[in-house]
Amino acid sequence: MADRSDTKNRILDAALASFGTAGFDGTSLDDIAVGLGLRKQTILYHFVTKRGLLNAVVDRCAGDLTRAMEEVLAGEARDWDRVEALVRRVFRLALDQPVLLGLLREVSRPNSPGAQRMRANLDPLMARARIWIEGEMAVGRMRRTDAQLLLLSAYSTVVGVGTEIEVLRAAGIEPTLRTVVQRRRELLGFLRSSLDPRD
Amino acid sequence: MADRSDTKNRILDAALASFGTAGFDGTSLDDIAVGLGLRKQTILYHFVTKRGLLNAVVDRCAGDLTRAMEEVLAGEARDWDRVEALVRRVFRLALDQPVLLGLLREVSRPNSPGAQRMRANLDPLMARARIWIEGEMAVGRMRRTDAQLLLLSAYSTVVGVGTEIEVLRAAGIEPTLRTVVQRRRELLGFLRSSLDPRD
DNA sequence: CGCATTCTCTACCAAGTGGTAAAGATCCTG
DNA sequence: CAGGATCTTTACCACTTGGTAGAGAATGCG
Repeated sequence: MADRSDTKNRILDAALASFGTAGFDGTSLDDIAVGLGLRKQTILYHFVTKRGLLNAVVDRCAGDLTRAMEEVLAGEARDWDRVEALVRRVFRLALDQPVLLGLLREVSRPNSPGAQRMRANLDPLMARARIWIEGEMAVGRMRRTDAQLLLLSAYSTVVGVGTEIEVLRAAGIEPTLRTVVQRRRELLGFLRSSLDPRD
Repeated sequence: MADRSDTKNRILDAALASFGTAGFDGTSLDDIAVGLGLRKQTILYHFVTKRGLLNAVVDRCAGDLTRAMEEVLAGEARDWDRVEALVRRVFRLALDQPVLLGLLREVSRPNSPGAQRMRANLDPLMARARIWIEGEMAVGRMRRTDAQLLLLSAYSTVVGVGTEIEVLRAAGIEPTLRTVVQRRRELLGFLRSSLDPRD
């Protein structure tokens, strides 16, 4: 039955879009269902509860993010080049899939349902990154600094890109690639000034 | 009856805190009322509808923000010093009243009720700032660039500070002044590189 | 075919939502 | 004290919400 994963994915797509724009509380299962031409009970069949749907959406997004970064980590870029490659990869993902930024911002809110799960999902990735960076520091290929703080700042910068895009759009400015590229440059500048020993 | 403005302000305080953390949709009038030890009908008496309450909250916050900036504009700082003074003043406001950042982020969301009203409230301030900057550009005291884009980027950076603080807190790091100061330094650096002709 | 699995549907419900109507309080003023 | 204005309350309502129960389709397999 090829329909199964198809319906499930269609629901996930719609839920991601709605959670990211209207928020979790601002989304009703009926809204999603009607938008897809089915009944909300179908959604509950696949995900049991609304919270379960959110969890599935969070898991998928965290998976996308993790996969994108694994891709770079499996590549041949090293040292500072690897940092730059990671940033570029994440920004590319954000541009390809803007709704992802909306969800990230939603779950970055205090008291947000999903926040804990997203964090749990990204924890291994963060820990891995931190260990790598600290290793590089230890051998002098990166300058010494608080690795975790650095990573979280980078994370919130990426999330902020989503906010900025929406702010611009609300002000009637259709965001161009330029504004995003600028943010990326700033983030790279921040990371370079924190990490690059050649600086 | 001195109670009137008092009760009203207490409701506004509680609503600001709740809208900023749980979001508009995630807040029920009952929640607010119970937290204040009164009935939700009291809230509705003062603000007629939930939406009216949001509007009042947005208006007050926009007023705080505007007043803070007027304060600087009435001061004696000029040229680049004025830009720096404005940034410092806004960051100080954000530190004094962190809940304000929560609301700003809430209304910076697409489809957010209140987004339009916040924008309408801040529009005059933004227009005034743009005109001033463009004037400075015209006489060569600032470098030429897209003033509105600059302002909106600065705005979203400030909003991003709120997100970052919450991300850090969620990760178990109690945000220190240091992280906020760093963001301020970055924003000033961005503005300087965009505007300062001495650069 | 018969049967079981997988999926989607209709029907319904308990709880919570924002909001209305109106009765009391509390206070100021003539 | 009487009466009006301001404020807070109780009682109630229409509606939406997430969720349950169970009946039908559709598909795969013996």
